[in-house]
Amino acid sequence: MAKEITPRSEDYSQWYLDIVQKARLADNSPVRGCMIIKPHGFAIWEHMRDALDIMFKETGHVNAYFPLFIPKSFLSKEAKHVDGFAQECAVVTHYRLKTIGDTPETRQVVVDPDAKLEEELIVRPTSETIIWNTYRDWIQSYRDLPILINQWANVVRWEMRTRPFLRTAEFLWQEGHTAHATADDAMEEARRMLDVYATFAEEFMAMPVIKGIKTENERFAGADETFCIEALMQDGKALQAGTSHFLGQNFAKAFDVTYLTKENQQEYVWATSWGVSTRLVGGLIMTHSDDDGLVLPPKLAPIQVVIVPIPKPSPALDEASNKIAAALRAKGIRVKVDNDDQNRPGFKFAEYEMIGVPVRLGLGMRDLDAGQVEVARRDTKTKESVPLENIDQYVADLLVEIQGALFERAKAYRDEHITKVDRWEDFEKVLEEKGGFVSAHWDGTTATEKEIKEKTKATIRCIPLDGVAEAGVCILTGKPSTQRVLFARAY
RNA sequence: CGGGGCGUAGCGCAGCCCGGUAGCGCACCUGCUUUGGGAGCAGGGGGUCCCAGGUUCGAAUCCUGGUGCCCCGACCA
Repeated sequence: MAKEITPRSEDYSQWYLDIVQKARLADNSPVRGCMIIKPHGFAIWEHMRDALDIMFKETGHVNAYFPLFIPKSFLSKEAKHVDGFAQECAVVTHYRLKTIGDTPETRQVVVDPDAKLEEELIVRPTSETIIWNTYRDWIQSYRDLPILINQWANVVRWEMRTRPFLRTAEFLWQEGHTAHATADDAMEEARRMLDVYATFAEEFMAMPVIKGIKTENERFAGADETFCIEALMQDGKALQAGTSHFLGQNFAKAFDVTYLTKENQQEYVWATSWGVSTRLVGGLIMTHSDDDGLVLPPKLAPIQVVIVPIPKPSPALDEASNKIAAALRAKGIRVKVDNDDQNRPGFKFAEYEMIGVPVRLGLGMRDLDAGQVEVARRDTKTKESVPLENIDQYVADLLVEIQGALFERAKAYRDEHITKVDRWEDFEKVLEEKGGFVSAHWDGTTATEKEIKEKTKATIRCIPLDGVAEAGVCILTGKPSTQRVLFARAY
């Protein structure tokens, strides 16, 4: 039929694009690299956002909003920061259009050359600069610290190559920006938020992650230390799913943000920033979905349970369906009763599998007469008949089970794809044939890291936080090393 | 920014080589029959053939120049 998805084994990249389109998550837009997030895709993001927002507030943060536009001069105040972002900034140069041409045929709208801005504005690629410019005015004393602010926003990075959710020119994210009196406080904050991200990824997305530290080469532009969570996709490529940065005093110095200590000394403020984006939706897709469509963990599924009357709605089936739905809703479950009488059950089954509804209840007179309902799991594609009595509790338990099963399945795959390697031939071979993370020794130099990338396309995803000290020699140079790092090809 | 591909109905495409009534499938609308894993039949509506110029009696088709998007690389969350 018209809804075929390219199998993963045939073309993983096309499979991903098919899922995005067929599960109605997003469309391409008229603007290159930008996507239209459709209701079903946006609902997933909303559930992510809501869960994260609660976690941020539980850790003491408040939300605020800073402007989309940043004076161009702000970006250049932190030298490394500008180096990192200058290449991909959208710039606003004018503030007015005008119409030229006297006839309908020749009429057109052009940029009014008289409306040139004195200082160009950049569309934020990230908000450190405008926020630290603001913090200068907000911070005088140690009593003003810490400042723990998050914002939900869109940002623009003019990427050369884009893919829906994974890398778009405009994306939605949250960015936390905190200010602290001491380096220890800031470092503790950066680590705390990394933990929040890891907890969210594993408990809500059912996506196992490895917490680690980025190498200097992979560090955020303007950070002293970048922490990250790294996930593994089904094609063996890694995905950076979130980052938390210890910014040191770099932005405080760039924007002259100081505070008076108890001892009446002027000190520069210490900073962190941390963010996750709509990229997580891409990670979610690639962690769980299959050749039949999207597979979603119940906690993030916009519809957790759908009730399909078989073969079509009828008064008796509607009454029974609504009764089940009411009982499920009373347990806080997001349930849809499919009232559509146009499409047949087979069509609906395929459709709900496509969009990733975790549990489907099929209810026909045959079931009703027997006092049971057909329960179908999206993750395992299994079906069974279950008594209608206490079906609400059964389904509630099943959703919990599915959430756990998805995580365990993803974790088993991930763990199977962390390969310890000590010889260069094996290193290349594992990357080429098996994929996944390769755990190997590295001599700690950027030069070696870059050479490995040139040879294999693999980068150091992170130095795992739970790594153990272990003497060894660098996989490429044979120089001494004290700890293994994780290499992978990445998105 | 390099390499490749494609712009024709909402979507997917054929037609182009060899110029002559704008086509097919899906979707959509109407009706009937169906209905426990993507229904069938009949009828119907919908077009700036990417844009501009050129050749021609006549251009979706040939020529020239633009332009947009997609995919693959290098660069990046």
